[in-house]
Amino acid sequence: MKKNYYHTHSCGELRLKNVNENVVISGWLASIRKLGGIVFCTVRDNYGITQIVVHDESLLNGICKETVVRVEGKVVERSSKNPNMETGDIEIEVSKIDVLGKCNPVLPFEINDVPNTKEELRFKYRYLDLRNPKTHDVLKKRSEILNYVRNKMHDNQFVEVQTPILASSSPEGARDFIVPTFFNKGEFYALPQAPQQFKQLLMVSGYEKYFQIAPCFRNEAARADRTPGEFYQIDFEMSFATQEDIFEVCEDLVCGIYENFTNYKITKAPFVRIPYKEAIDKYCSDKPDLRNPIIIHDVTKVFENCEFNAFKNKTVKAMAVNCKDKPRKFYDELSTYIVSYEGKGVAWLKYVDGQFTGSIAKFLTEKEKQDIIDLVKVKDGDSVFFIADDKNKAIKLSNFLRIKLGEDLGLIDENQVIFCWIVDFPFYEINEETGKLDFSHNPFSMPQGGLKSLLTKNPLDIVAYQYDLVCNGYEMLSGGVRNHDQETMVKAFELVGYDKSVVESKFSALFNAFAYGAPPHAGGAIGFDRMLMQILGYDLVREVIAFPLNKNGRDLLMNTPSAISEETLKELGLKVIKD
RNA sequence: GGCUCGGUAGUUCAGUUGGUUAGAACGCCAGCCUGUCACGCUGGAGGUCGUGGGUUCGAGCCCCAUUCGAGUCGCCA
Repeated sequence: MKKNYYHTHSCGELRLKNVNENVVISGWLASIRKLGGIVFCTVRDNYGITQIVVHDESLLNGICKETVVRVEGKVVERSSKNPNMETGDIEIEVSKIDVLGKCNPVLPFEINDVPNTKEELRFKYRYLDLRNPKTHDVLKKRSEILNYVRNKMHDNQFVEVQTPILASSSPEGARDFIVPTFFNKGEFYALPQAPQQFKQLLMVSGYEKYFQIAPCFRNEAARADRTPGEFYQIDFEMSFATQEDIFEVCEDLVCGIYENFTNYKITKAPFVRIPYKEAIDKYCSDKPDLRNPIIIHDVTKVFENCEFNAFKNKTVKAMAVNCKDKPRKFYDELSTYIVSYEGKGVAWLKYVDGQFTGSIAKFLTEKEKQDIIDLVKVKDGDSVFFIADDKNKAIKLSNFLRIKLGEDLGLIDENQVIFCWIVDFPFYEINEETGKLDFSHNPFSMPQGGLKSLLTKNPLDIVAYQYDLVCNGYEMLSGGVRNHDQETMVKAFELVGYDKSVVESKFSALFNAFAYGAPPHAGGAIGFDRMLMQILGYDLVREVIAFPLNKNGRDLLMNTPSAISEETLKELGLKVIKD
């Protein structure tokens, strides 16, 4: 702490060794306790909290909590120490108090250690909310972790490059944020959804290893784990690198972060690799929470010729889990839950002492029962849950049911973090709306087998060098080995019905660059806000952002977004149409 | 855009079947209190029950509309 008029020490550093020193501290009055003839206050700053003792109550005239004060006094040993306070052995005997910043005595909410106020109000007064020691520390921790990431990346020879914010509209993915200007009327910038093309161009420029703590913008709706509008990614790309090289770098970075900044039990590198298809088969999800031990099994075949209408001609998924202590109500509530996602409900069986009972037991033949035991690996005492629907819906609902069972039965170890790589994503899929072939994930990624696969294989059998890092059910990172070959790119787009001219115009920069010597390259991006949310143990990503937007994309503090004047609109050549 | 939940004092909430003057805790204000640290004690102020309609002798409570917030589905390659 640099000494100046405002302080000789911070509010977090005075100890017994400072007794008898004359000191000055400045900060916010966190509490005032008047005992009559003696007053105890605490003063809080960025670094901690220190008690001051005032014998002349008049020094505090007109001063209320959260006033910013400058305090002069002498450090003394306390007669009654507070072991819960880092500075609890001492206090400052005050000789002078100056008000540096007045405060309204009635606050919108109390500044407690843990916020106890509805989010709406906290974010409207975010500057007060961030005084709460717990919220305050979040941004400090965010800064420390960013610093760790930067150092780690620099240690590994990554070059940090800042790519444009005012960029061009991306033809793929989410909706763009559009930015008009007065000097090019009728034309618009788009805020980047990711620095994808720029970083690939940097590979063509020979930077070999690039990274950026990159702001990304997506004009899409919010969720608890997804901010609307903007978020940050640890974006990186490497030339002359294979998928395994990327995994190694990421595992090192991610393990380092979790080991240094959390107390979670984490999985050690190398993380398990799960092919996409296997993930869908076993977990009905491409982002499975592996802390949840439940495995899903496909039992469609068992019921191919069954008499039970609900299962007839349906995809049927089943999972077994021990919940024999649960009452009938538990099963009914699961069904209600699935119905709330437009499912038909949950069928279930109990298997006790070699006998099936439950909602559908009477419909099953002995062979069907035995097949279920074998396929679903049913153990005595288990209950078996069934989802029957068309294929995609059965998968979706089974995923929900697996998650719900895991939570309700307490199968999730909250102190554990399990990472896995989901690999071999399909390159193409059939678009449900159009019925036509479409890219399933990322048109920039390299199909495994390259051009030869595109020429010879059934497109739906082609998998891409495309991967996600998944952690406790969250997608933490997404990336791929990129397609850096013009001919392969043209062919890849041709299969979904775009001819060469479309590729040339849609991705002209990248496409042209690949004509001038592009190295093979691969990379990815870690969702930084989401990772931080998990590291700090929050369920809401807004908690780890300094000034978050609410779910409707509004900033209640700054009153953003807001209308602009007719004059400005005219200058930009815009007309607002209200519906 | 759909569905679910919510909006009552500065804050967090309670409010029975529709029935007198809408309550509690914390905070605020005043007084008392010399070792508190969630200080304690006594007293006080503080409310357009989100907004607008409706039903009713009577609405915080019932009905309709609307608005704001949260969760979720769609969406987010």
